[in-house]
Amino acid sequence: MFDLDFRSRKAIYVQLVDKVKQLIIKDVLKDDEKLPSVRELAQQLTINPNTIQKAYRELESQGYIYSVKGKGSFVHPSKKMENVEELKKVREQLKKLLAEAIYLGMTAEEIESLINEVEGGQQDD
Amino acid sequence: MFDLDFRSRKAIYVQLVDKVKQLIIKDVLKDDEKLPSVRELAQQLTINPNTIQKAYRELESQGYIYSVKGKGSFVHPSKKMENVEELKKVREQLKKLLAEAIYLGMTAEEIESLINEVEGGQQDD
DNA sequence: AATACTGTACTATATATACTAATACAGATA
DNA sequence: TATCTGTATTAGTATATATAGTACAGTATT
Repeated sequence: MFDLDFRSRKAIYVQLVDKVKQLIIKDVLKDDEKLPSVRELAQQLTINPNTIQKAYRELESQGYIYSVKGKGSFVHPSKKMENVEELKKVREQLKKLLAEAIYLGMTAEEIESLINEVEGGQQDD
Repeated sequence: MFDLDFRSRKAIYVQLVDKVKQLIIKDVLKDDEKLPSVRELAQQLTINPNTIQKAYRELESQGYIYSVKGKGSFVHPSKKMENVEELKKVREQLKKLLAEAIYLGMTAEEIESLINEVEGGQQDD
């Protein structure tokens, strides 16, 4: 379910955070759906449980999942505009990235078609 | 000219790469303008010349500057659509970030107004 | 030619971060 | 009780980052 690249210079827990976020955003993981347990996923991916926990902690702090001791970790139902802090960060990142894209030659039209593509949801990488 | 945050968990050379890119994108640094020399900038920022060199090497590999032994490092004149590899990366990043922004509640209209804002250039952070 | 700038390369070292490992505790569930 | 969950702590190792020192090559000025 979550395929990682161990040769990547990107930290494993960061890759995992990104993957889960993508799956939630694309609605592959539905609201309140249970994620694999820390130990189960660690065994599946043959990595340390602590690394999974670190990823889950990060996802929780960003508001994408919630965890309940003894029960598990679940997808946080998306209430739009709720996670103001995260939205602020993303807007700043977006501004920089848009400037870079335009500098490199992307047109506003191209970007808008990207938006449309993404708005539909369920597209893959 | 390049103010850094030493308390940040972001690597110094990464911060420097971002800063220079932003200045080039915003046309604060003009085509073929000479950047401070490795040693000069190192002294200014009170960091090691090797760290500056690492940032410059990265900027060169991304096509933002070019360096000439014995002369210095200069802003690479932007030929749009030339740096295909970099553009590809940016497009992928943009796609992910757009999906995230929309998930968090940004509307297409908001994003388009961001594009307009950025297209004008010379805006600051 | 001499000097003083440039970029670039290399080795060594210190520190921070990322990851692994093992263990323990607390809550939920059957 | 037994077994599943998340969570916390401590320790050791590997990698990334930054510093330090030195050296070499090309350019420009005198």
